Amino acid sequence: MSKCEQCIVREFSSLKALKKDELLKIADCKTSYTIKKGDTIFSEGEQVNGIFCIKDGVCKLSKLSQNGKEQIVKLITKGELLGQRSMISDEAVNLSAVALEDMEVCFIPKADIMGFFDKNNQFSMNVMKNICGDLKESEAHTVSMAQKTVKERLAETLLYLETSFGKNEDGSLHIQLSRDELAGMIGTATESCIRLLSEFKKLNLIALSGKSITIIDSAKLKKLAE
Amino acid sequence: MSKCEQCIVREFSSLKALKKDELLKIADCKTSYTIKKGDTIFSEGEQVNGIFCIKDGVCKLSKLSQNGKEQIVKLITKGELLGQRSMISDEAVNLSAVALEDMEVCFIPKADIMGFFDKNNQFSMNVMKNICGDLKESEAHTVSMAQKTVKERLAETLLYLETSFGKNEDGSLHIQLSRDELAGMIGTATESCIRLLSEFKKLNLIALSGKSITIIDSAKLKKLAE
DNA sequence: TATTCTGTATGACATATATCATATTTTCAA
DNA sequence: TTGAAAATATGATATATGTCATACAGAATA
Repeated sequence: MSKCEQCIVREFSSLKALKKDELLKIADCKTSYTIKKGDTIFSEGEQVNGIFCIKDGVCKLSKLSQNGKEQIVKLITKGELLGQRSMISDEAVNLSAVALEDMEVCFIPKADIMGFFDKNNQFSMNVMKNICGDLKESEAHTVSMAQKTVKERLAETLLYLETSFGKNEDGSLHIQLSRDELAGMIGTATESCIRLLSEFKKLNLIALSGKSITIIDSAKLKKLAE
Repeated sequence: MSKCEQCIVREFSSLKALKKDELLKIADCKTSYTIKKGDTIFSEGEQVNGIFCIKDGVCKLSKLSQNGKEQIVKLITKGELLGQRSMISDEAVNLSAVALEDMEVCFIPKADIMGFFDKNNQFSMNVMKNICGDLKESEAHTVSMAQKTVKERLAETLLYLETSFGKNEDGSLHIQLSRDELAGMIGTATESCIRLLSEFKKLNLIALSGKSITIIDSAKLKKLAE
C-alpha cells in the first residue's frame, strides 16, 4: 500500500488540501489499479460510489447518443479526479470512462471522502471550484457544437490535443486517437473526419503518417478554428 | 426591506439551508430589483461579485459566438440562483443574462454569502449539488447539439419549454420566445427554425398564432425528438 | 507466409441546413 | 391613423455533411 502523502499527482487536484491525518486515512482505504488501454473504468448508468485519482494515463469520458454513436465529452488525464460529480449528486455516473492508454489509478470509496467535505473547507472549496471550471468548459463546448462547422471544430480539437497532451519527439501529437474517436470528439461522421484530415494535409496544416498526426501550421489552424 | 425569512422562493434554492440568523443577515444586505423584459442583468465578461436570487420571471443565459450569433445556453426562472459559478470561481461571468419577462430579483453581495460556505455545510452541499446538476445537464446538452439534427432539437426544445415553463389557459406555451431566440436555443439559423415550425404545423404537431406556439401532439413530438 | 480483420481513405450521391432574396405580417412610434 | 421598422414567412439556391459503396493499408492470427 503506497503512501498518498508522497504521491506527486495529488498536488494537482483538489486533494492537495488534505492534511496529514486525512492522507493517512485515504492511503489506508484506497485501492490501486492498473488499467490496460481500451479497458472500461466504468459505464454510463453504473453506481460507482467513490472517486478515481488518475496517477498516470489518459481516458475518455463519453456518452452514447440514441442513434448509437459515441460522443466523447471530455478527456481526463494524470492528476485529475474522476467521478466527483456523480459522487456528490449521489447518482449513477452519466458518462462512460475508457482508457486511451495504459493507466494507473487509485479508487477512494465515497464513505472515506465525504466526511472531508464537512471538516476541511479548503478541500470542499477546491472541489467546488473544480466542478465550476468543468461547467464553464462544458458550456463553451456546447456553444462550439451549436455554432461552429465541423471543419472549425476539427481545427480547434487538434490544437486542444496538442496544448493539453503534448507532442512526441518527432512533433506528432502524443495522444493516440483513432479516426473514429476523433470524429466522436468533434461530433461528426468518421468519414467526414477523415476527409477533413486529408484536406488539412493537402493544405499543409498537418502531416499524417499512419495513426499519428503532426500539426505543422498551428497559426493557420488557429485561424481556421476562428 | 422585505424579510428573506418569509420569501417563498427561497425554499426552492440552496438558500433553504440557511438558518434564521443567516437569513436576517442577507435580508439586511440584499438589494431588490425590478427588471423589465429585455433588460440586461449582466453581460459576458463583467465582474458580478454576488448572486441573484430570482423571485419572479424568466431570463436567458447566452453567449455570443465568434460569428456574432447568440447561443442561448440555459433559461433561469423563479426560485433559482444566478451567478453562482462565477462567484465561486472568482471570475468574470461567462454568460450574459437578459430578462425574457418582467422580473423581480434580489442581489446578495459575494462578501455576505461566502462566509456561509465555511459555517453551514448543508448550504455548501446544496450549492455543490446544484452545480453538479447543471454540469450533468450541460454535458447532455453538448451531446444533443453534437449528435441530433435541428429537427430533433427543435422538437426536444418545444417539449422542454412546455414541461419547464407551463402553458397558458389556451394551451399555448407560457414562455414567449422570438423565432430568433428559439433558433438561438437549438443552434440554427432563424429561417431554418421558422421553416421547421411551419413543417411541424403542417404535420399537426403544433399550432402557431402570432408569436404563440401550442403543442398539439406531444407524443409524436417526443418520437421526433427520439 | 498467407489470411482475415479492422481501420483508414476516397468516390458518388442524398440530404440537411445555411444563405440570400423577397413577401407578408405585426409592432410601435410619430 | 399612418408610415416605418422589425419580426415572421417562404422560395431559390449553394454548401456542408451524412450515407453507402468500395478500395486499400496495416495489424493480428493461423
